[in-house]
Amino acid sequence: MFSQSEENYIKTIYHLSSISNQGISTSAIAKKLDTKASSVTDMIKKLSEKEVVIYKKYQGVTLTALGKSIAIDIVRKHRLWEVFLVNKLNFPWDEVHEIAEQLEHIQSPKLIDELDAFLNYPKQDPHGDPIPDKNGRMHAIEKSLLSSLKKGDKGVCVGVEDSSSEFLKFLDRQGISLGKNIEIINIEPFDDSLLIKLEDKELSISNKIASNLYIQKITIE
Amino acid sequence: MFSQSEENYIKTIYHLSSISNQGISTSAIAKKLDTKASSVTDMIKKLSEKEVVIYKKYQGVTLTALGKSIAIDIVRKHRLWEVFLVNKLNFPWDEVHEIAEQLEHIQSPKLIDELDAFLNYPKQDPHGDPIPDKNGRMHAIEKSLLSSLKKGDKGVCVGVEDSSSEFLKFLDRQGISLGKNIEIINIEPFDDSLLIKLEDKELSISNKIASNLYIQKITIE
DNA sequence: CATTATTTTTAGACCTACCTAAAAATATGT
DNA sequence: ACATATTTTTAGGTAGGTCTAAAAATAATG
Repeated sequence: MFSQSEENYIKTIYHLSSISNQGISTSAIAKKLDTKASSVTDMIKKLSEKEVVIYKKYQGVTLTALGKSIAIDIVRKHRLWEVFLVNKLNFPWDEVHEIAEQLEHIQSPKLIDELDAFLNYPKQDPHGDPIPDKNGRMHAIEKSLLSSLKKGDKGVCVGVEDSSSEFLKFLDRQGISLGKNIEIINIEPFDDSLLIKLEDKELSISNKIASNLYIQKITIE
Repeated sequence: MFSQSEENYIKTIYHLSSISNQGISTSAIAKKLDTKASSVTDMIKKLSEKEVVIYKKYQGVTLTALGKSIAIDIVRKHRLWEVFLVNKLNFPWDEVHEIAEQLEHIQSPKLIDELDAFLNYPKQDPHGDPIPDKNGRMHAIEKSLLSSLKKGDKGVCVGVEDSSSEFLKFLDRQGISLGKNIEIINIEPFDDSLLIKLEDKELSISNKIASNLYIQKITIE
C-alpha cells in the first residue's frame, strides 16, 4: 500500500507533530530524514494526493486521520520489535533502533498481533515509550523531565527523551536504567547541574542529561 | 550492499542452480520472478559487474563463490524466520513463506545469529529444508521422494518438495505432517497412486502428491 | 515598510528497476 | 542444412525517489 519511503515520511511527520502541533515545515522534515527540501516537497505532494496529509503550498503539512493511523501502526511495529530484540534476543537498548527501523516496514498484521501476544502485550518499549495497541490506543504514563523537578523530589526513571546510542551508552556507564529510584539531593545554581541519589549512590549529572531523562514522581499520599 | 531486488535475483539463481547445474537461462529466471526477460538481462549485467554471477551473452548465468555465499545467507535468514514464525508465533506452515520473503532482507548479522541461538540452532525449517549455519554449512538429511519408493518400504515424513499453501493445506487435511510414519502398502499400476499407512490409518494418495513428499527410509539393521 | 535573508517550490537531471517492441543470436524440425 | 521458431539482447521509455540550481514566496530586520 505504502512504500518504505512513504512510511518514513509519514512517521517523521507524526513525530514532529507531537512536538509542535503546528503545520510541519518542509525543512524540518528534510532535516529529520537527512534529505533535501525539494525531495520533501515532491513526496508531500504525493502523500497529499493519497489523502495522508493536508498540504497547502508554503504552509507546511499536517496528517489526516488516515495518516495518523498509518503512523501509529508503524510506531506500534517499531516498538514491539524493539521489545522483542531486548527481551528475547538480549540486545542492549542502544542497538535496537536501527534494526527496528527496518523491521517496522514488514507488512503482515497477523505477524504483529502474534508478536504482541508472544511478548505479553507490553505497554512500553525499552526506552519507556508507550506501545499502541491493536486499535491504535496507547496511554502515556505520568512522567516529567528530571530537569523540571525540584530539590527533594523523588521518583523512578521511566524513560528517555533522546534515544541515541551515545546517550544510552552514557546512561549505562552511569548505572542509570529504567526502574531505578532517583532523588534530587541538590541543584547547583551555577550550571543547573543536579546532584542526585541513584538508588544508594550519589551522582552529579549535567542539566543536559537531566533534560533527557523522564521520571515518574512518587506522590506520597 | 545489495538491494532487495538484487537479493531476489541472487536467491532465484541459487535455487535454480540446485536443480539444473547448468548455466541458468534468462527465461527461467524471468519465469520464477514473474518478470520479463529483458529486465533479467539488465539485472544480470549489473550482478555480473558486481562479481556475483558469471555471465556470457546468450549463455545463461552461474553464481560466483561470492554470489553463492550471499544466496546461502539469504536462505539462512529465510528459514530461520520461518522457524520463528511457526515455533514461537504459532503460524501454520503454509502461511510463513510470504512473511519470510520480507524478513529475509533485513540487514543485521547479529540479529540473525541471536535469532538462531534463541531458536536453539535449528537444523531444518518447518518444511524440512536444511538451515545453513553461521558459516554457510548445512547438511542435507538422507531423504527420498515417496514416489521413488517401493511397496513395503517404511519411513518418516521429513519434507516437502512443493511448499505452496495449497499443497500444505491439503496435507493438513489428510493429517500428513513432518515426523509421521509412512509405509507403502500398495502401488496401483493403473495410475501410480499409492495406498499408504499413515501412522495407523490407511490412505490413498495420487502419484503427484507422492512426488512432492520426502521420506526418510527406515533402514532396519 | 522596504530591503535582505531564509524557506519553499519548480525545473530539469540522474539512478534503479521495470516495461514494450524490435533486432540479433541460438535452437529446432524436416 | 536451411528455413522457421524460440530465446535473448538491445533500444528507448516510464515511474519512484532522489539531487542541484534557480525562481518564487514568506519571514526577518533596520
